[in-house]
Amino acid sequence: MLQLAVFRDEQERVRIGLKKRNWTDDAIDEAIKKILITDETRRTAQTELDTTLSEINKASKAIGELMKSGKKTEAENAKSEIAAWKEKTKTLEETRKQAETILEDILLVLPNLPNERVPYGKTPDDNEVWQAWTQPLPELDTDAQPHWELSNKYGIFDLELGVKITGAGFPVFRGKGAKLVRALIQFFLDEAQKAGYEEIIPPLMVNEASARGTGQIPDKEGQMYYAEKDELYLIPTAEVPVTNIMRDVILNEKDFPVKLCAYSQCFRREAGSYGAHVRGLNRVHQFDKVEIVQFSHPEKSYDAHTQMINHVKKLMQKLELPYRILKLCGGDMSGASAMTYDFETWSAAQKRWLEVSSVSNFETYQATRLKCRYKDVNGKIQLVHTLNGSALALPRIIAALLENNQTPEGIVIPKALVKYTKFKILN
RNA sequence: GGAGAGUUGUCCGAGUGGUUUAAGGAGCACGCCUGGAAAGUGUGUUUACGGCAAAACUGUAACGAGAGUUCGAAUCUCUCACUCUCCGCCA
Repeated sequence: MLQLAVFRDEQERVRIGLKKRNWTDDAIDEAIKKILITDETRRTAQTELDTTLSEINKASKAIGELMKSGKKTEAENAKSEIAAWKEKTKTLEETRKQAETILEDILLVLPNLPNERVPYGKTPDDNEVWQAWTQPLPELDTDAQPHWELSNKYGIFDLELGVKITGAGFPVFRGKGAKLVRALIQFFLDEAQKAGYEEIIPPLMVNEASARGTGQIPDKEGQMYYAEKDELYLIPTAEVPVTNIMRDVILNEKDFPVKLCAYSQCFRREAGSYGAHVRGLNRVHQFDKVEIVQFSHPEKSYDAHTQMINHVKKLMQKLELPYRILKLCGGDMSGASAMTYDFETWSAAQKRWLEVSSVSNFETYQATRLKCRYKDVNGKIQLVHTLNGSALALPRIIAALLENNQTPEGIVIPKALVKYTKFKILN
């Protein structure tokens, strides 16, 4: 959520930002105008309400004293005078509430303002390839198989079994496949720990306040599984519970940087996606992911962002997977983000890039809704910057590992991972 | 799931309708005192939203959350959440 003050003091920045989100000038003008007018209404009502309440408070105190000294008639008279004021507070409160609701409705749907370095663009095609690995992409024989066929061959995961137990998109990993999953999780967590992240094991279900805190509600409510009876959401990413650790928290400057990581299973309804692009592990409803999260001093947040990108890059290199890093354009970034880099890995048999990580700086957008702030050296309360990234999401990493490393003898496990799998070849 | 008791500031804790402007204590911060420290002593010690160009200052709100009664609510009523104790169930 953007802060109101931005619309009062930094309209030029709002204009540029929303333009990057492909808003028309008219739409931008309308939004700004509506916000400013509504805010004015709200403030006027607030001021008047406060004055009226102040009068009532004074009068009530006077009545108290009259009652005490036994002047009952005078007290009764004073009471009747208050009635008019009370009517007034009701109207004013209504006005204020209405204005607040309108403001919140507008602010909740307004996307974050992209950072100045974010390129203009409308679709994924407009994303900039920012960095790519320098070696040639692996070339496979013509009889190379996609990962779902390799899986059948070696018994790595079973989607049909998942259908029987649960439904489509719930893979069942078995044997060495299950070990591979566990090895990757352990590897990612160890690397995160080396990079100074504190490990969290969060709840996999969250309440509405938490879902709202990170912006899943109202933007992506349809993406989450919901347990109606208990009013709890299954998390689509560990970002949700972990970021909410700092909801309604005021940090001190010396607490920075706060670096947390968490492994969790993630649940996504992925409503409306079908077709060849979702075969195998390309898109599933339940998957494993290690997430890294940082709460940063505003002046340091882009350093932290770089640090997180380098961390993910290192993971890709250790796994010996081809990757490229995209700087997302304004039109393709998620609404909450101010700047996002996506990591994609090359899936050699499918011959396409698969997204495996998304590293974002949300600046103050999440912090505003979360009310996550810090006290600066002057004792002033300021909003923190929040960042997060996948480090990493497993399914597509597994897809790429299987496809790229297939040999007649089996799937070759990258050196860095053997320590965890305890086997060098999966066959 | 059933029954009972609770939830007050950074912490402990008083407070059952009207100087509560939330007592008192502890902690913390800054002074004073001291050769230095302890003890003593003084002051300060939440946040949100308004007013003011801004600060100083000032208004309003918040005693688990929300609604209600009342001229006036930490205090009374209702709903919900959470904590503790006992019973039941249980990896």
